[in-house]
Amino acid sequence: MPTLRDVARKAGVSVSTVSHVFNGYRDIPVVTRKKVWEAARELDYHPNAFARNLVSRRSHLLGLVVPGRAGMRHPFLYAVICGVAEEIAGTGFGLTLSVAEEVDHSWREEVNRWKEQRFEGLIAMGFAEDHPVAKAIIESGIPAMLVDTILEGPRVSWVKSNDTEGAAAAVRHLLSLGHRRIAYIHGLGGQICQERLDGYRLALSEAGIPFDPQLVEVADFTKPGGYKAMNRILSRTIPTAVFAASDMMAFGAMECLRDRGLRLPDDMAVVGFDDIDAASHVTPALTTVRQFGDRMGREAARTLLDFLDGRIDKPHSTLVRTELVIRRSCGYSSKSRSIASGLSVQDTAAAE
Amino acid sequence: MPTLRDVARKAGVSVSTVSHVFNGYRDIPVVTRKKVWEAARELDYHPNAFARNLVSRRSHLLGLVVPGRAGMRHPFLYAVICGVAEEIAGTGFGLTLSVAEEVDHSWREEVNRWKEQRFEGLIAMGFAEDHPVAKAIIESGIPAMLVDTILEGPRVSWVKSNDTEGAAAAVRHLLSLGHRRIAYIHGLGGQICQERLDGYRLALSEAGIPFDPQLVEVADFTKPGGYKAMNRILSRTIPTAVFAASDMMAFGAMECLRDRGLRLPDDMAVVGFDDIDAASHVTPALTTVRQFGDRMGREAARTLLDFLDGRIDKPHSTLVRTELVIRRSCGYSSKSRSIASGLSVQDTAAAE
DNA sequence: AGGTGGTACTACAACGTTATAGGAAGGGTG
DNA sequence: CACCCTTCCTATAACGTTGTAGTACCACCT
Repeated sequence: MPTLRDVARKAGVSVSTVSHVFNGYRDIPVVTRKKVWEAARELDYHPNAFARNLVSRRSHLLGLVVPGRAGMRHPFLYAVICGVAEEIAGTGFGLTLSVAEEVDHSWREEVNRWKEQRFEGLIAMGFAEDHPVAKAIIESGIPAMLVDTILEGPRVSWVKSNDTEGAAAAVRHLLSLGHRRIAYIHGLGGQICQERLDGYRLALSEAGIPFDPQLVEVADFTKPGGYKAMNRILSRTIPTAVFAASDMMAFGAMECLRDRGLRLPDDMAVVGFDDIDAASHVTPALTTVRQFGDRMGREAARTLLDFLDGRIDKPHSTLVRTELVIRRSCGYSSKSRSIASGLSVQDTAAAE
Repeated sequence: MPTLRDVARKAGVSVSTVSHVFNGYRDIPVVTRKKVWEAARELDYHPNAFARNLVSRRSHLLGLVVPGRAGMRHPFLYAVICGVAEEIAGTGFGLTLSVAEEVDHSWREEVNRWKEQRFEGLIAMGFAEDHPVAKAIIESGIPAMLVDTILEGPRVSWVKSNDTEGAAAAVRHLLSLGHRRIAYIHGLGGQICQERLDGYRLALSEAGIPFDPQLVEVADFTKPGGYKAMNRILSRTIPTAVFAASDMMAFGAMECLRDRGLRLPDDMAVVGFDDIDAASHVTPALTTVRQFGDRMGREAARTLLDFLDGRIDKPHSTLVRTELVIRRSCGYSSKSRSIASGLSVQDTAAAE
């Protein structure tokens, strides 16, 4: 690999001059500049990032911390990653993947890497608030943005969906369709779950409907979990609609309902949360609260970069809006359409 | 950030000694070793990777090249990424994400980064054989493994599913259920598509059934594309089963069939390819050819590391086996079960 | 002639490591 | 007592950049 010296020799100038050309010093006349560019091009010169980082004491590296195969929210991650990448493109920062595998403790090794590679910032997603990796991020002192993990520090904040509002919108939609007994399949996890429950209760209380614990069951965000939770609810009481804190759990609930001989959406309306790919492919297509992973990624990256470049003094936390995607799983009514102004009505039909 | 010098001062030894301790030179007595470790721990010392890389002339960095939002095969990518990460864990190599955005040509910037960061190897996925990024990889001279892109060079090879065999297995399954008129929804893309078509034709010819172009339509790997292709086939002829080159297209076909009033699987059997998440959630659950993204990632990473560490002279190309996942979309028959030995029968039921 | 100012460069000391060569004790051998 | 091993440690020169300070040269003004 050619070095600055090789370019200097070829161009007939000193190493300093070449460096100055590449770093945009302006006391270099055009002729010299041309000579240097020419020589660099001919040698296929690429500045050595390590040498550069060493002396400039900056790495221009961001770490993207994602959970290993055990982590939840898989379908979501790639969207966030793309958002981050898009926002970072053109800023000169690089993005290093740090897969924090929880089962074999190999994430400790990753934490060391953050330090050794002198990461300037971290973007992490999919970790619960009490997860050891979340703790390691805070303790590392590296500026960080957390996606869906509500943790703050002097150099750390978060980006998440407006879960409360999203859940409330879903329940309001069911209310607008005339439902009064709305079951809720609660998810077991971080603070986000609590907020979705808050949204459920908020919408009910707005409508003057008392909260009924009989209608609520907790599950583990999986499809079988949703199936079982639905079963437990049905063994106690018969609601007319069910809202699940994730699409996967909603799928489980749908299966359970079908196994019990109920027709969807006629006998029971179902709403999910996330808008994963599969939501638009199931039958009936699932009405759900869409999360914008790409926007969350963009927002996280933008805030982090603003902080690193000194444009803001402290990274701020942000709520990203959600969107209720109305499909067939709770039926249609002209009433719902008029009330749900600003909401998106989307069809899965693919006719010509 | 503390340096080797700080540690040396604290431990009362020279810089060289500290370096030797960390690099496992063996002519250091245990007492000194202890002193150094102690000092490093107290100072929270982390060796500067840039300085180390600079002098050792190695980066220990691998680039993971993925397409931007425009790229296909999204649901697949995270599995491959996890496989790569798992295989790399513990080898001391780092993984840098390189999102090659095609629309704004910002991928050229990424190519520069490969050189500047002195990446030792690349793993790329989701690019067609004639994609500019694929070309850039070959031209870069950096050892690379391509996932699902059939391109070779002295330091480049590929990993892909055994698409021909996978497609053939799917068609053989349909044949074993008694189907004789099997439609095929062909995908438009790289060499992979051709191989799936080959598999379709292979299985037919094994059964002595002539290839009928009337039964084949091409689509663009999307759900609407599958819908339209199915429509075109049905306007010409009525098959008893349809095999699609991707699950997404199979979903489109299913919707089209339903819109035409056909019952699945009774009136028409459907098989897909990929086994994306949604395949097990649709009704009827889709029988499909599973691809093992994680294994492909692992294989790519392992081969690349073997080559970089000199354990092999040339990276070799590999076919990863597929697996026919039998669900409800083509019905059950005792015959099929006995014939499809070694194949997996999987149920989507989530009962307690 | 001497001073001032600008232009177009260059020399050199960092940055934090590693690797090579070498040196100072201490102990055994002839 | 001179010699040679070990054992343990250190000095020093890289690695490829950047940034600061400085120099050489020429032109212009008084």
